[in-house]
Amino acid sequence: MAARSAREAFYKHVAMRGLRRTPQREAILTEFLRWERHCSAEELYDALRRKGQRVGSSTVYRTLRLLAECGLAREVEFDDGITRFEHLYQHDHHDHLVCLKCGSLIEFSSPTIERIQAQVAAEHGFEPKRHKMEIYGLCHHCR
Amino acid sequence: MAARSAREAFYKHVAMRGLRRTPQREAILTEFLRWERHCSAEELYDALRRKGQRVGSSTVYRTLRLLAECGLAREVEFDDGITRFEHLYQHDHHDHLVCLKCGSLIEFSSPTIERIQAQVAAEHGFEPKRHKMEIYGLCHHCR
DNA sequence: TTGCTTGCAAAGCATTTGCAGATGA
DNA sequence: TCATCTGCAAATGCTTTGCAAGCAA
Repeated sequence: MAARSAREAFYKHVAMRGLRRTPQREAILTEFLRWERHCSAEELYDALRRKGQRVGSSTVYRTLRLLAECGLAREVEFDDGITRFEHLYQHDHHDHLVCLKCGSLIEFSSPTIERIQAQVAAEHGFEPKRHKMEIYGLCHHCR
Repeated sequence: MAARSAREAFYKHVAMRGLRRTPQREAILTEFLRWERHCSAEELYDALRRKGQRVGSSTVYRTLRLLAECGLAREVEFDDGITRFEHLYQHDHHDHLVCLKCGSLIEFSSPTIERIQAQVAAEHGFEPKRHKMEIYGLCHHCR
């Protein structure tokens, strides 16, 4: 399944850059892949500690950045000042609905948004690389 | 012009909440209204100090928050961890193109985006309040 | 051996807050 | 008068960095 090839892609990147395979990176990668959706460095760190893994929080931050650099993870920032990461390996681009009350996240994707991106960018002589869209409101539980 | 009524709206709000009119708030409001587009608390603070105004940075932060509360300003956050504010008084909602190289910002608005917001939200039983869209890429100068 | 890694503690940064003195209404 | 304001310094909270010891290759 995907977890295996994501792991391979990571170590390929690691090897190519002359970096090393370590138990900490292994543990963090495993935990990250197990995670359902978005997670912050702190959440990952706490989860690892709870499982008895001995990793430092700096290593979690560093490894998450490494994952983003090799294209396995994407940084997402909502309006709360916390950087979260989500899987990117074989995942399609998507945007988010953010509940203002309970903080829950729903992913969505819309081809129309991609079209708008191209169109708006063209109108302004802009070369689009990526976009980000968030809709803030109330989820169906909180309404 | 708009500056006068924005000022009136601000002091109306200030009076209604039992707050006071002070030289610092006056100076910060004036500088903010003079600002072309987005500005951070630090930029505003520096500009005021350069002009010889004696205001503390906490007051700038506090006043900017006040402006946002009374609907004159809107907080915007891009991916650099700095909170910026932009005029909201008699300005239409818009989204942003952000240049990854020089950091320049272009505003745009698209009725299609508003339509997507409504549609996507409806599909997920979500009640939309506001949205945020940013397209990151290269501006025509930096391409 | 060699230089990448790690964990800790300290540093960084933007922002917020506590507080005593100042001040607008 | 008196509650709101202000500026300062200290505190926050997330994240990064310096460094000496540890470890993969």
